[in-house]
Amino acid sequence: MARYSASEIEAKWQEAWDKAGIFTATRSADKPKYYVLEMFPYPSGKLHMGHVRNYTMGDVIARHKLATGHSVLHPMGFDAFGMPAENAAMAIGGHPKDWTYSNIDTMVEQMKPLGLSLDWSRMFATCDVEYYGQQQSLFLDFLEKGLVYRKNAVVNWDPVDMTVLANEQVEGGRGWRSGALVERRELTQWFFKISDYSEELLSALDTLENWPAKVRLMQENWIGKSRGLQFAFERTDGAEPITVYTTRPDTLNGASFVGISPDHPISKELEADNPELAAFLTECRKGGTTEEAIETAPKLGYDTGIKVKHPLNPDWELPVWIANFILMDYGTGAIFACPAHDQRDLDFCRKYDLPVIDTFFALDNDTPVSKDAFVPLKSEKVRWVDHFAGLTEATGEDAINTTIDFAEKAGWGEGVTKYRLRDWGLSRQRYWGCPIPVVHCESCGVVPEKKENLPIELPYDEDGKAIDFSVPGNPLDRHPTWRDCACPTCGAPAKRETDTMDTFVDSSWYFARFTAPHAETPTDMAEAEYWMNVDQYIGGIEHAILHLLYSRFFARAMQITGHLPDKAIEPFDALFTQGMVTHEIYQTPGDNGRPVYHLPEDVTDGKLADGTEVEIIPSAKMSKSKKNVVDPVSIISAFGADTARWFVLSDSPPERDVEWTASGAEAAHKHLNRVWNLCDKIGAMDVDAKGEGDDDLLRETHKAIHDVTVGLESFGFNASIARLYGFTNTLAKSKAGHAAQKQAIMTLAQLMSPMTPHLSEDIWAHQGGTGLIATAPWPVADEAMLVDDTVTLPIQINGKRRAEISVPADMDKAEVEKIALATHAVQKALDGAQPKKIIVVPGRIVNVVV
RNA sequence: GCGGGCGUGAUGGAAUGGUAGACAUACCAGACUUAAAAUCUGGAGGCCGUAUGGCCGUGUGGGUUCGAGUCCCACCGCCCGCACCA
Repeated sequence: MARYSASEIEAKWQEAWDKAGIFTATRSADKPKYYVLEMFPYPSGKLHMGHVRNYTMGDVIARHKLATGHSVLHPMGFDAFGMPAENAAMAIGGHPKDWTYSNIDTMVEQMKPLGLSLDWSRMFATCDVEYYGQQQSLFLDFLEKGLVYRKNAVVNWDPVDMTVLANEQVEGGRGWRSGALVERRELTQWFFKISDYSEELLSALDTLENWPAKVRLMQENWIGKSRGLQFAFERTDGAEPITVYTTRPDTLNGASFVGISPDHPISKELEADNPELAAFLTECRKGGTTEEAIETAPKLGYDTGIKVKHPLNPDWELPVWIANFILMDYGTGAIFACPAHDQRDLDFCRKYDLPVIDTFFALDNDTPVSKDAFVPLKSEKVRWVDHFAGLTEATGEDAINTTIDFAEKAGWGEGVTKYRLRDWGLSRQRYWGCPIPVVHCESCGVVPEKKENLPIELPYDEDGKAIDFSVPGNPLDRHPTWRDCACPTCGAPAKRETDTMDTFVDSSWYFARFTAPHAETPTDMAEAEYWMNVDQYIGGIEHAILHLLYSRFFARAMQITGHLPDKAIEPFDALFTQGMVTHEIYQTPGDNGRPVYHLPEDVTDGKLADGTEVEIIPSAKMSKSKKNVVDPVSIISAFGADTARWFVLSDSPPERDVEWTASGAEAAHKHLNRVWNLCDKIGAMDVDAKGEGDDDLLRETHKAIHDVTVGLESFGFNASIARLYGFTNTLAKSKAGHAAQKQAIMTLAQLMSPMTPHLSEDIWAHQGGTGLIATAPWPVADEAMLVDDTVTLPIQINGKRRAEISVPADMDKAEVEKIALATHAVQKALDGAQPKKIIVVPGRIVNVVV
């Protein structure tokens, strides 16, 4: 056996797997199925370490399931529509489609050497017309069931990307991709009725036991359920009453004014013939929405002159103000302000000199509110000044419920439940996305395209020349002929919708498409029935809300439209969110105070090639601009895929970030080398030679099987790897005979095979294993071998470890007690006295209390 | 502001309430070598001691327990998510 050459054996075994077709997913009547999925990548054109870590984790699970007799589905595809392709076309010319497919080719080339157990026959990209054509078909079905609708709405407009963004895609007032300050515009747009499913999406979170609690909580907060009172204020001028929503109805007696949003219908009505107000509203709408802007934004108000009557006292009149901090999107867009018990209201009232009325005090304090509003926890008991429902002392919670009952009985209000979740706007004014299959006809209006006319394909060029991406805006709008079509209803000449779908639509059902990627319909129910749900989904925490919430909605919508079975209503049985791969950042001072970054390969022992010392910044997410990127391709060519796979799984728990270090990668490689040499050594042993400790090695082998398997089945990959290091050390020191050592190395190869599949295959072959290790049955630990005959028990005196004894594992407590008492340390501590108490935990510990 | 998480050697990190620091990196010593690398062997939480050994030790302070890194309370620090949501 020669030296360990990763490049040689990796290519060899990848070919062998390919030839044997062992990763092709096939339905089987007699095997349990297992569907493992990693969040598919955007084809940026470059594989990064984050991908390697993500796919390796999925691969470890897929390979382990294959070896434990499952029928495994482990597919890969590309989330291929989106802005970067169009941006690239704008920046460097060319066509988004060419750019995207060339990137996909490159990434597949980079992925294949990793030796992932993927069923490549199922691969697709969301920009394949076979895929987005089916998506258009889904859209039409959703439309028919009322799951999609069109409305005029104030939307988030990204002025850089020149497109609309969903609320979920606005982060801190900026576009999630462009980072541009989002503006507000009123446009007619398509929306998914996700808000109809607020309660359903919320309550079903409880069934997702194998999702991280953090993700469930984030979704819960995002859906934002609240209970409160809704009621109307009568206007003194007799016009339409103003409906408000409040979660603190118990503070109604502290009402100071009624506030409405700058986007409230009344604001808009008044704006028409009031230039001063119009200017004020413009100012409000422009207001930046960055965190700093919100924190420091002054409370702005405008007195409309309108007066309303307090529902409990018709003589009590409240002024109606337009206030910049009231959102039209939440509740009714109108509130009553209680400055004594809300800081925001208080700030506003102090500024505009409106009354502040205390409605309750702390039990031990009756100081009127001055600078800070008194906002106790809802569970805290407080004392009411004069509560209309007759309360004197009660918690906020009780007071709220009492008030809602009171209002409902009196007939002036009702308890309602509100959600923060709003409908998902899906229209995007872009070229590189799935065209929305509807037609605008002058006589028939907006008409869905006929299914037989699908797919509505994106035009590749116009009049034989590539579409022009050099000007901003939507190229579909500018295309000379693409919009022209016949009205599906009346046949008259009509125009296509030029908006395309949000790319999050593409990723909301790809997992279902993988079960039948070539079907003539969006899914094949028989295949979906067999393969769904995804048993294990793995991806980044950054998709905790957007992608995962949308997918949950889509699964419901697809179930309603007959594209998924009932059981797939929650499509991901288990979710795992993995951490990032990080690296130190190396920098030297540059001109005008800006640091100059250096690539890891240019730095040795903290110095550049010319001897300049670099400053080392602690580990951070790998990013091109900080130059702290390690390219998987160069790692694979230097050490091999097995080393990269082994290293990204070792050291850190999978859910946490792992720091890439050159020494760590080298250590991983050294270890694989060591295992290879061990295999070599055992192969050269005298077959008949007797050794010592065969039984001990066998025992250790079974313990390793047990521990490593437990780790693999519970996302304890780092623990499994640590255990494998330990077992390798044991084997290396063993003096056992050939048979025992051979069994140990073959088992070691099997236990390592999900992580280092190529090396494992090679060892298996060298030791004369049957068939491929990838499909060899996973070893099973013999329970009897896991228990030692004798155990070492620590002896504690008053909880401090003082001695240890070695006793047979099955010795009864009384015997153990006797031996423990006889130890020198215990005798010394007792000094002739009787112990107060002795605790014997069998197989664990003995504690003597003196 | 609201919600959640985390604080363990020089470093990444292990530890169903039961011997804290597994495993690995970095480090130190030794073997092999002319030498280095590679490889192999060994050491190592801190303090005291030649040593048997002793004391201290999981952010800080308290509590529960025979026994606490782990459970409870308060505080300090860091990280993440949401946020003018009525």
